[in-house]
Amino acid sequence: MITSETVIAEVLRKGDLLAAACPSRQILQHITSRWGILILIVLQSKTMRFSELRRVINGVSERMLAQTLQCLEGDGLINRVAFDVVPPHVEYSLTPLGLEAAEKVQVLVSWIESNLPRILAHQHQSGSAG
Amino acid sequence: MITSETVIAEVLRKGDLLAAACPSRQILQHITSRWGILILIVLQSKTMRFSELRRVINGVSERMLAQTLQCLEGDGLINRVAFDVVPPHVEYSLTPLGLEAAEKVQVLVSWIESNLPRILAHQHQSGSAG
DNA sequence: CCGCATCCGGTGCGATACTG
DNA sequence: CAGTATCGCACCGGATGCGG
Repeated sequence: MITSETVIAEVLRKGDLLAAACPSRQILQHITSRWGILILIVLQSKTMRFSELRRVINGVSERMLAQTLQCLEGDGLINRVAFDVVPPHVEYSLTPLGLEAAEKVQVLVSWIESNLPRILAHQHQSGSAG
Repeated sequence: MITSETVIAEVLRKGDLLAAACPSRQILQHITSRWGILILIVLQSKTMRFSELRRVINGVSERMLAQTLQCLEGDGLINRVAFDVVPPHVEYSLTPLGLEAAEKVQVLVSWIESNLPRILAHQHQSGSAG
């Protein structure tokens, strides 16, 4: 039989995500960071250059783009290839690992986009729970 | 004739996530916020009180917990029920909408936990092969 | 001209004290 | 026990410089 405590124990066993110092939490924050999500999403379609990423991801600053890319590269999710030419040419793409992560993120994003009307409707209801 | 509306429509078709001002981006940031994810995860198992959430989600401050809960409540993902008793008793639970979101988040989290060894391996690899 | 590191100013986060 | 106001600090974003 499955009880609530069983479920909680299950969650805890599966990975102590709830422990502040656990590595999963760190990786999770990288992937789900404000720009990390968008980077993973857009890189699913194709390899992109730095400025191209800046263009498609509206609102990202150069600083944060570079920083987030480095972060994801450090986690092995993104591949960075720099060509020694003028002007500088750097291409970013997803590693197989990154592609898997991007797919999971895409599921969440697609759900949000599909259910956006429902969410916005709830926002207007302002607490008429029944 | 190409108008700005045409361009915007183009972006919307691909998924308006890339537009900085789109509502999806806002909701996405709420759900994938540092503590929002963990709140959704733990509330999957059962209804919890404020202090209980603080206890299970290691590292969250009172301020951010309250703030994130209000944010998710505003999006219709979380249900807040306050009992008018002393001492105060407030219960938080997922709405049906929130449960769906939590399931999508859980997919990503589970993937990260399952593939943590692979990710950590990549982290060590990087840098050596410049 | 492209990629990105750096300095500077504003804003959100974290810890504490306090209210009911 | 649940939640808010306050202060200090890290972090984010913009402009600039560098190097080819």
